[in-house]
Order: sequence, then structure tokens, then C-alpha cells
Amino acid sequence: MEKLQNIRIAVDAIVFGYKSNGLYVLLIEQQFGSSEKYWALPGGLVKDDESLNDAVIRELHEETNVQLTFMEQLYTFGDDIHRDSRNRVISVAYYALVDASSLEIKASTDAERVQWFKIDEIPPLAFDHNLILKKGTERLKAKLTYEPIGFDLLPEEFLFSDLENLYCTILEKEIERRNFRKKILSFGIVEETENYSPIKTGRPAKLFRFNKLKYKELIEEGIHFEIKFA
Amino acid sequence: MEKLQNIRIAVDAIVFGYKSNGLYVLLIEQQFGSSEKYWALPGGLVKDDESLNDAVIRELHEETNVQLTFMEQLYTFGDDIHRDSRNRVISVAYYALVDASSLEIKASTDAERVQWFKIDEIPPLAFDHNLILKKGTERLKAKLTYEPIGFDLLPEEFLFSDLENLYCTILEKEIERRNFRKKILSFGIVEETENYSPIKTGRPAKLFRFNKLKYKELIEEGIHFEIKFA
DNA sequence: ATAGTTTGCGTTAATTATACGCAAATGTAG
DNA sequence: CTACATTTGCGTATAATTAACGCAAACTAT
Repeated sequence: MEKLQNIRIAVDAIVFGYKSNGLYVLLIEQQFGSSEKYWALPGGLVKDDESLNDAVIRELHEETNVQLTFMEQLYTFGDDIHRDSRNRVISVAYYALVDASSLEIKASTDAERVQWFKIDEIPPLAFDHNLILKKGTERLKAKLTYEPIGFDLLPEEFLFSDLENLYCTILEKEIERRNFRKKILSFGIVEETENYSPIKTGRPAKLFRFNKLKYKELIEEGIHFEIKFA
Repeated sequence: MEKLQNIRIAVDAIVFGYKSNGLYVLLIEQQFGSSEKYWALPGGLVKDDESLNDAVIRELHEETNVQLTFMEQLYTFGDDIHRDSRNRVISVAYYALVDASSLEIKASTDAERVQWFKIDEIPPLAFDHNLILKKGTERLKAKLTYEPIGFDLLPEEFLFSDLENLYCTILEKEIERRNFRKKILSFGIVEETENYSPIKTGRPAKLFRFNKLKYKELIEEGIHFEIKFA
């Protein structure tokens, strides 16, 4: 007769948002026991009849109110047996992107407070969530260079300088503005709209849009999206 | 009062091996119920007090006898609630590499038979293991192009033509022999030994060795290993 | 000896990346 | 109204890398 496992399984999500001054992460404040409060990644236990994916979506909906533009499994954290001091919990971590420019977040009953934190100003988090976040940030950086997910952090229509700044700030690298533009345009996945930015400084700038369909077509044909820097 | 979860957690491992005529995977034959036998990836339930990593190592040791040269977490399969028809089981899949040229495998009590299968001759597997294997193969292909893990499939000392063939067969691409050699050597992570191959056809060939230490040094300095093909 | 095979080193042309130059189109300060 | 600061958008010269191929060296088998 097989002895039943005593391991719990949870999901946690890193929600990334970009604003012009940096990369942000959504954290919630949770109460532990009677007094201790900790900031933590949104997440919770998986239900018996629910897919991992659904579990993440449910937890995010319960605790925040974000409209995801991208989500992907990150890693499963189960090597540290005591990552949760109360029970053995294995966490399947996800990371997601949102357009933070058009976003309201809510604080529901589950989580007392929900707040954006700048990626380089993260407080000590519950469990091993700092570790999860580190891994997530590395993955985001890596992915940004070989898949066009930067657009998922921006509004539908955006300035080239926004895109450029996004790459600069997330990858922490300098970029040559003119070569960057040439490269992105050469892929043929970004098209200009007839709209102009309302910003009133310098030469008026066209707004651009990412053509996801076109990108998928080109992938079929075998193009290789890559943004490298010195 | 919190209701306990009724979800089991397992690990499964894809063990890749390379022989001169192709890429292979290690499968075990398992008995289900009274009559049905299925080939499956080695794996099993995680123990309460055991890390995920240890669980994989233990299962592989119990069921096979392989000496791993590389192992990494692949993906966690938990979206199909009925992937195991008996219970809800979430599987954390790993993939590993071995030098198959110097390898004996055993069949222990757990698994009746253990066998290498060529990657394009895989039978229908238990659970969703065909899906896991597909994802693992894609990951191996991708990783091969941006990290020097091909060496983990070869013996300590190898011929350049072996390395070249490995890349050709796994990535299913043609490569230009002379440019490939130049590229690999230009990274400075492969050094020639004073030994020669015992093969008695054509010009005698030097044996080469991968310098892992040197690779790590160069990574620190920021080199970017990449093998691309048309 | 001669043919067949694989290795090892090289050269050249094509492509891609890098580093800039500079005019256009606005707002703003004087 | 003019000069200036600012940001956009397009271009060009040069360096670096990649792709395509030539060919001799060093062996074995016949």
C-alpha cells in the first residue's frame, strides 16, 4: 500500500510592468499568523480540479486586477524543502507582462495591499520569493533579446523612443538609437500608424504598432529575431 | 479550516545519449495493472523530505545506471488534469545528458526493461510522456545553439568530426565543416590533445577536449557562445 | 604506385554590425 | 521674429563577421 504524499503544490506569479522610469513588479502584502506582514508574489495553492495555468489566472484575478498580455511558466521551486516553514510546498512559478500604462490594480480581501515595486527597490519577500524574482528577471532579460516580448509591456501604439528606452532600462545597456531603429524596422514586424505622439518636445514622432500576425508569419518562414548589444 | 489537496507530485527525466548514427533517449518498460505494458520516461513520485533534484537522481539510479554529465529542469506538466488517469499527478520534468559511448545500463526491479530508443523511433509512451519528450527535444536543440552542452554527449576526448556530426544530426541541418571548425576553435574553449584517433581511415585526426573551466572564465568576460546555421 | 578518404589550413566575396553625420520639425527663450 | 535646444528620421563609410570554396597533407586499401 502506497503512503500518500504530504506535499502541497502552489503557483506564484511575477507580473512585470514597465513605466518610463523603470521596470516594476506587482507585489501583495500578506499577513502571517497574528502580526507579521510580508510582501510576496501573488499566488496560492492549486485546486484539485484546476490546471496550473487556471490557478495562476485565478490567483491573479483574486488578488489583483491586471490584464495580462503575456504569461509563461518560469521554473518550479522545490529543491529547498523548507522554503515554506510551515509545510512542504512546491511552487510552480510563472511570469507575466502587462501594459502598466493603462492599468488600475485593486486590493481585494485576500491581499491587504497591492503595489508596484521598482525592480531595484524590492523589499525582503516572503518564502523564497526574492529568489524566484531573481530568476524571473534574468529570464525576462534573456527573452527580450530573442523574442519580441517588449511590445507586451507597451501600449498598442508607442514611440520608437519608448521601445528603445524599454530595452535600455531592462537590459541595462546603452543602445545606438539609429541602429536600433534600423534593426527593428528591418524585421518588418513593426508598422507605423498615422498617429502622432502628443508629446510637445522636439520633432513630432509617429506612433508605431507591433504586428503580431506578421511576426508569426515570419517565424514560419524562419526569421530569427534577435536584439544584441555590445 | 483548510481542505488538504489531493494532488501528487512526480518527477520524470529525459536522458539523452548520442551515438554516431543518431540521438537516443532512455526509456523503461513499466507494467500497469495486470497486463498492460508501456514504455515510459524514468521517474516517479517525490518523497516528502527529498528535493526535486534528489528525486530525479534517485529515480534514475533505481531504474537505470547512468552517469549524468548534465541535468536541468525542463518544464512542469500540470495543465492536463487527467494526464494520469488514476490520480491527479503533476510532473516536474527534467532532461539530462550522458556520454552514451561508455555506458552500461541496468534493468532493476522497478523497471523490467531499460532501453535506448532512437529519437525518431519512439513508441507511444505512458501518460503524456510523448509530449514531455517533444518539449525536451526542442529544448535540447535550442540549448545546443547557445550553450556548449554538446560536449556532454561526447567522451572526454573526441574528434572534430564527431562534434560536427553531433550538431548535424541533432539539429537536422547541414554544416560547412571548415567554418564550423574555425568557429568552435575561435571561442577558445576546445583544446587539442596529443592523442590521435584510432580510426584507420583517411588522415589521422587529433583528439580534442572541451575546457569547461576556460568556458566559465570566458563567460565571466562576456563572450557569447552561439552556433548558427543557414 | 594509385585511388579513395578524411583532416587541417587557407582565401575571397557577401553580408551584417558599428559608428557616426546631418537635415527636418517642433517648442521655447529672448 | 529669430536663434537655440531637442528629438526624430534617414543616410553613409568603415569594421567585423559569415558563408562558400580551394587544396595539400596524411593516412589505408588495392
